[in-house]
Amino acid sequence: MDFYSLSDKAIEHELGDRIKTLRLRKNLTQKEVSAATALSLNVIKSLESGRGKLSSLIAVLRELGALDHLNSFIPVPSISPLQLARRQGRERQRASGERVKEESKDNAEW
Amino acid sequence: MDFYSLSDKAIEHELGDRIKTLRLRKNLTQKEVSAATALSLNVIKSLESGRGKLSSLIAVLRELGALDHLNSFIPVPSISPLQLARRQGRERQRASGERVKEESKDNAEW
DNA sequence: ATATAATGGACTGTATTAGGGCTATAACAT
DNA sequence: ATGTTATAGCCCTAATACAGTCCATTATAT
Repeated sequence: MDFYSLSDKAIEHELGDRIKTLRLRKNLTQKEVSAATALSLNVIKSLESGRGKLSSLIAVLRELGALDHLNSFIPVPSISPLQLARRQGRERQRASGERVKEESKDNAEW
Repeated sequence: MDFYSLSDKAIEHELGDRIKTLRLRKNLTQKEVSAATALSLNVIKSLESGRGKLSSLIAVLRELGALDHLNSFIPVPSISPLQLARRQGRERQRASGERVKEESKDNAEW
């Protein structure tokens, strides 16, 4: 499946469905997951329809034994040795953005 | 890295860091991501510290070209042919929960 | 076929987040 | 070294997720 061809809402829905599938494969009720995570039943319902907070997702995935999926979900990006060499081994901490030339600041009175 | 050994908050922090790393590898500013996603600058900041909504995460990952990671994140769970056979080929739509015996309902007057 | 419970939807208060702005710090380009 | 600006942190208000409850539907076990 190619997520880029889907709308944001479609992706939310898809993720909700997968969470629900994970739960059902363990034959757990929403109520049970709610109790185990100390989240309200509403939150479990919301998650399975693709809405909610990141923290809720983490708690539920832990309960469903699927936290390892989260790890691969946003992988630590691999960097090419070439790029590393170019910046004397340091990772970027800020983006460069755009710099205003000093000249244009002198003429900036209109 | 084993996510199960981390607290929920630690995982949130870790995910935020990874999102930030993804952005910096593309040398994009939070402001640029904000403009591209039509989300406020505050939301971008929040995401990179692990807080926020799922919908925000999806929008940002799309902008960072990392939506494919989301796909592997919660994979469509694979089911064993044995389990399928046991339920005449249908997937479970609800969990079974616990059923109260009829008898205990008759004697339920105290 | 019937009874039971799981689920989705709607509703009300409360807590958290989003949006927008401002300041202080410090990374980066020069 | 210096100037510029990206970023984290705070504020405030509006929007939205949360918690708790109720109801209608229907999958599931009997």
